[in-house]
Amino acid sequence: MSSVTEITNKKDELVDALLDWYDHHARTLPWRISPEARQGGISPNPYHVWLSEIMLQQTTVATVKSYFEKFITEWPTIEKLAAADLDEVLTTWAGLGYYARARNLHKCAKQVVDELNAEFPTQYDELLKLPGIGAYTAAAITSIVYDIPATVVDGNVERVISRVFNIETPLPDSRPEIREFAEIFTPSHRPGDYAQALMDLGATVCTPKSAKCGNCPWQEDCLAHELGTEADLPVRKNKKAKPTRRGYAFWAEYDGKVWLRKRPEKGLLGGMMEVPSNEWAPSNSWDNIPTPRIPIIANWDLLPGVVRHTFTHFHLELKVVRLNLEEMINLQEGEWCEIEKSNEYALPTVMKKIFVHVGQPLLDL
DNA sequence: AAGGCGGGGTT
DNA sequence: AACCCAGCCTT
Repeated sequence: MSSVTEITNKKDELVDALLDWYDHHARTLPWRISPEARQGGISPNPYHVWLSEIMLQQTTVATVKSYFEKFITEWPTIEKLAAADLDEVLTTWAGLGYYARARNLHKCAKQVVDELNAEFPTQYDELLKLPGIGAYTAAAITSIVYDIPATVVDGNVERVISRVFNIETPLPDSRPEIREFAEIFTPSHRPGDYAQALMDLGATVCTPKSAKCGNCPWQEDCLAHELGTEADLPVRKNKKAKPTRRGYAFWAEYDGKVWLRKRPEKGLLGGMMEVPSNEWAPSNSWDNIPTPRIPIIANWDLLPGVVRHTFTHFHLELKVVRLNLEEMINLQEGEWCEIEKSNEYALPTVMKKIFVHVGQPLLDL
């Protein structure tokens, strides 16, 4: 039988086993250098690691890959990114979500270029001061880029540690305890590879569902595996149900152009373009939603069907009103945008769904 | 301390 | 449908 003390006493052995596993199973990722290259004295590109880490916040590797490639193709260096317009950055980020990340990314790039001679700080505390870089990302850059020991705790690490030590306290209350154990393990030798190894283990072996314990280098020392509780860990506090909001969007098209407007810089989809709509009102049914006030005098049709989209904390249903203009009358704020160039606008996914709903094909970038 | 903040893959 | 993801920021 294992115990917490026995596991922590074996930490050096466990770290070695994980690094050995990583040497044989490390995934090849566009922003990553191989364990061999690193041990040959090569360091990863700080710009690449930073960019990838911002994109990977609450986002899977599979989703991030193509966006990462688009960014480094369009902006090969942090100087180029800093020189870009925010609207261009948001356009290239469109579809990746959590758009404050893109705004902070651009702000951080300008700050590093203008104030730090285009070089990222090597120290955790200095990285933490930069916009969009929190405890996780600062530790990730410190360890992965500079191979300086820093304790990386992300969702993967939370899961692995919760299982190894059979922590039954629900998240997020268990975070301090998880961090304590994670800090005990953080090695001074190969801290960068260790951090990536632990996250890779969580992403590919110690998965949320159907963990592949047979492939795990820590199988024999994992309390959850010994107790058979791995499928139940980590425990999370219950989440609130998502309400539904409903509203009407107005598709005003004339001569191949559609009227779009930019959303406020802060808040939901901040700084992104949108098809104008009325209020998204919380409601259990369309019966409670008043018939929309049409923004301009024009013939209009209510298109059949509903555009559905789910955000972090609510479901959205939009009905689309098509305005049949007889001349190119401006609505209120906004601009006429060429529909065929929809990929040149910062359109979030819900707005792309509206394009599809009205029968407009979307062009890929 | 709690809640806002996207979107997609997996089960 | 629910869950979760290489979290951060604001209030």
